[in-house]
Amino acid sequence: MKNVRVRFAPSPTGALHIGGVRTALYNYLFARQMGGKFILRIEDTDSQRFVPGAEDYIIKSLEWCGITIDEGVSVGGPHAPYRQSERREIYLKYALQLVTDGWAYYAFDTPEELDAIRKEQETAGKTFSYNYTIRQNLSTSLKLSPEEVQTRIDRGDQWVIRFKMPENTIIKMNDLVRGEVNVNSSTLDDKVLYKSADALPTYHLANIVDDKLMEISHVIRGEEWLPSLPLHFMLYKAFGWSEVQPQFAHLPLLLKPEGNGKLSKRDGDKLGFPVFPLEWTPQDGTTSRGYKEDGYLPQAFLNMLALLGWNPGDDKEIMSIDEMISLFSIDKVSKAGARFSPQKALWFNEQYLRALPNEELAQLLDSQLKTIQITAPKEKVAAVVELVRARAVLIPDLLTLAKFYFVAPTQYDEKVVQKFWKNENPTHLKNITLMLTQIDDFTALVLDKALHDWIQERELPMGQVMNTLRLSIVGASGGASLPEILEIIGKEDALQRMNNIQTVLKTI
RNA sequence: GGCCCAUUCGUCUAACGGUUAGGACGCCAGAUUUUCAUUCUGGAAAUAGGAGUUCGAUUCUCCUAUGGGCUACCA
Repeated sequence: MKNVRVRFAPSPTGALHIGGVRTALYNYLFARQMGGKFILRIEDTDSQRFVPGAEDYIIKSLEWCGITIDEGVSVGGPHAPYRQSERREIYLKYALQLVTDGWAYYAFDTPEELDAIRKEQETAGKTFSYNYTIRQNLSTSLKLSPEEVQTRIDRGDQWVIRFKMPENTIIKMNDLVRGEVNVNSSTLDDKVLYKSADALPTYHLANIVDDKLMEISHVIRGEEWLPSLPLHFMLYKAFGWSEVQPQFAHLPLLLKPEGNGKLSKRDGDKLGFPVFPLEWTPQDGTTSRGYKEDGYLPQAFLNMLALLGWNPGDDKEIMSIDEMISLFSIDKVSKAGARFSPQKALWFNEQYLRALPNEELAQLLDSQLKTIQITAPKEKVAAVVELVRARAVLIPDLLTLAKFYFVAPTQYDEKVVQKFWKNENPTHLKNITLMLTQIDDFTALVLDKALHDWIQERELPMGQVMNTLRLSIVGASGGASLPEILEIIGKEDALQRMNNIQTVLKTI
């Protein structure tokens, strides 16, 4: 096989969403596995929809994911520039060549004229298609005389170059995930290849020309491109590049978690999960959440995405990026769209978070603590993390779960108060406070025995008493075993908390 | 409407044409526990429907249904 060169070619019209990240990931995995190159090309041929900051966002997102770019806008390379707007002078030549060779033609219809025809046809119950049935009758270089065409161009009339899609020929295509696909060219229309208005090509032309020039070996992209594959095949043929054209793989789409249709930004807002890798604030100032900011680990995020539309062929689910690189295979990519599951995303993160060594977790907790102005000794943070790690799903959970180890509760969970702060429980707590005052060896083992003995000697209900104690220390139910908590916060703090609750809740 | 793609538990998915149709998420139950989790054990849950081909179809073919994508001088 020739050298593998794949590209991720987003258009900077907004934030990259997780479907795009997955496409980038599959390209990346494939490139790494084959020892090939992963190229980032920016397809900004639509000057109307260009969004400032989008390109930077895309690069930052890939960076966070750990998807490294071999060639592209941010790093350069032998085929620079990698931004299509900076390659604009390349494309006209190719468009013109197609006209010369009879594969394309000039069209002078204005968008307004076309709209009018479209509407007219629609009301007549027909669907308008700019194709072989009509191109001779519209203002095209097929109808107009060469002189007329020339004068129109010279005079500055706006024109486009359209591909002259042949009539009634079967276009046979091959897709790495879908196998053979055939389409009759009569069902296709004459797509615009180049527009004089902004002197830019459309996606189709730029894409084919750049893939050829950049020696792309495999085009791995979303299924939404499958309908334009026949055009792309024809374009390669028209240029005489069929022999060297890339192989294609069209990936199944990412679908909404519930309801119909493909995943969109709105779903995230509505169902409460991020659709973007990083937080994104467009011009209108409405910020959308990102996986990074929500507290996902990039490896977990990638692992989760990788399995949406691909699997290694066995039951393996947790895979490092290196494992994915060696296991990835285009023929194991599934054909049907995959519904995105926010719940499974959480599960992946949970797995990755818990697999982290204690020191790393402690570091994460430490930086979380700093955000609320708490600095604590390393040993204490490490000890707390040990107790808290089995309960955390997202990084910020660490702080939520661990906070009470560092600061005494100032308020008490109402439900828990109602359940335990009654009857003799406050009195028992008072007595336990006295008992604990006597203990100097304030360690979990000693405390555990002392507490159990004390409760059993008095034949008191274990749950009632322990949970009342817990309420005073934690401010709620939940958390690690009480003796361990007590040991970590220490005698002084513990006794203070036990006294504190008496004054705060006295009135009840 | 037209064209294209797809269809296995609720979801992600596995299964040389021969399996009690497997795993994971989620859900339910039980065990453990002073609480919440963790952990462990168990459970419910699927081949869209109909025709063929075949000794035998989740697997191959066709039809139907359903879902998805595209149908711009967007990508």
